[in-house]
Amino acid sequence: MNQTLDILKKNGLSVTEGRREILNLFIQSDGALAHADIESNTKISFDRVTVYRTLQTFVENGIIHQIPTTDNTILYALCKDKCGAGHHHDEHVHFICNECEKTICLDDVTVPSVKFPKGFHPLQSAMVVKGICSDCRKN
Amino acid sequence: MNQTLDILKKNGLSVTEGRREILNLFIQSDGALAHADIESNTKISFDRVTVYRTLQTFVENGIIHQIPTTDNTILYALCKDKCGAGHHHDEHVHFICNECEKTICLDDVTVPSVKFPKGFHPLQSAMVVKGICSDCRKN
DNA sequence: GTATATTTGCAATATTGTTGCAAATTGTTT
DNA sequence: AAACAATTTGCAACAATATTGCAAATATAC
Ligand SMILES: [Mn+2]
Ligand SMILES: [Mn+2]
Ligand SMILES: [Zn+2]
Ligand SMILES: [Zn+2]
Repeated sequence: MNQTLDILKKNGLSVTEGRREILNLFIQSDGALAHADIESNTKISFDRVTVYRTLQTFVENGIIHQIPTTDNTILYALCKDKCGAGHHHDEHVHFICNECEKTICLDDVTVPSVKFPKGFHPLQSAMVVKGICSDCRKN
Repeated sequence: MNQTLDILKKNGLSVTEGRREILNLFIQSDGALAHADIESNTKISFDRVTVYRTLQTFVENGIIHQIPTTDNTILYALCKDKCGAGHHHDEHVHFICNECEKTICLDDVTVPSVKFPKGFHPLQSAMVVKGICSDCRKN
């Protein structure tokens, strides 16, 4: 059984062509994807609405997580196993390369905890770092 | 001379009614503002285009900075003095309250530095934390 | 294979963002 | 303070992005 099918079934989602293709895109991609990337990179072309709904379903089920950006865009990337419906635990650092424009999940770099002023009760942290990625550094 | 005028002049921007009102909104507001907040909270109503252009000008001049979000929105908040045209230094933590929905600049909480894998060259960091703010904790 | 539940695409609508250009406003010069 | 030059604004037209209801298509359960 392949990974895509595996993930969908594990989450009790019915297996449709759209979900298979879109999830595949994420598995194959080395960086995060925006809605637009998905619309333009699927072989079969799905309705824009289907893409929205599929992304939403995937987020709700802990299959992908969102990465905040500063350009009226949301980026999405695969979660690791520990996430599930209503339970995201993607507290790793995200790196946006100014050169190749890719956004990479640094799964092994944990968002450090910080000390908050009295009364603040943190629940989820996100960290996004811009710079030059290791690939672009070499070239 | 009031603060609003002061900031505009310091940056060599001509003083117009729109810029004055919008900058005032930021100075008076206790949280970050989205484009929509600005459009609906100015007494005089400015054209949507003017708001876009004003925000852009303010960002370019280091008067306000952007805060990334995960909902196809950009939040804006006042910079401290050290920022200028092409030079942002807003590496503080941003706190989004799940209760009151406000986004607050924790100007005194610096984004901690993290150790990156070999080859990654970080330039700018942003950190956004969701949780319960101190005001909402009390009530 | 049929029944039931879920998902999809379409269409209509709403919201958000961009561009060119003429009119209005601002800062500068006399 | 009037005239000038430079900048900013609003409008209009357009483009891109997002949301909703609903009927047809598809997927799973039986
Ligand atoms: Mn990630
Ligand atoms: Mn801030
Ligand atoms: Zn790169
Ligand atoms: Zn709050």
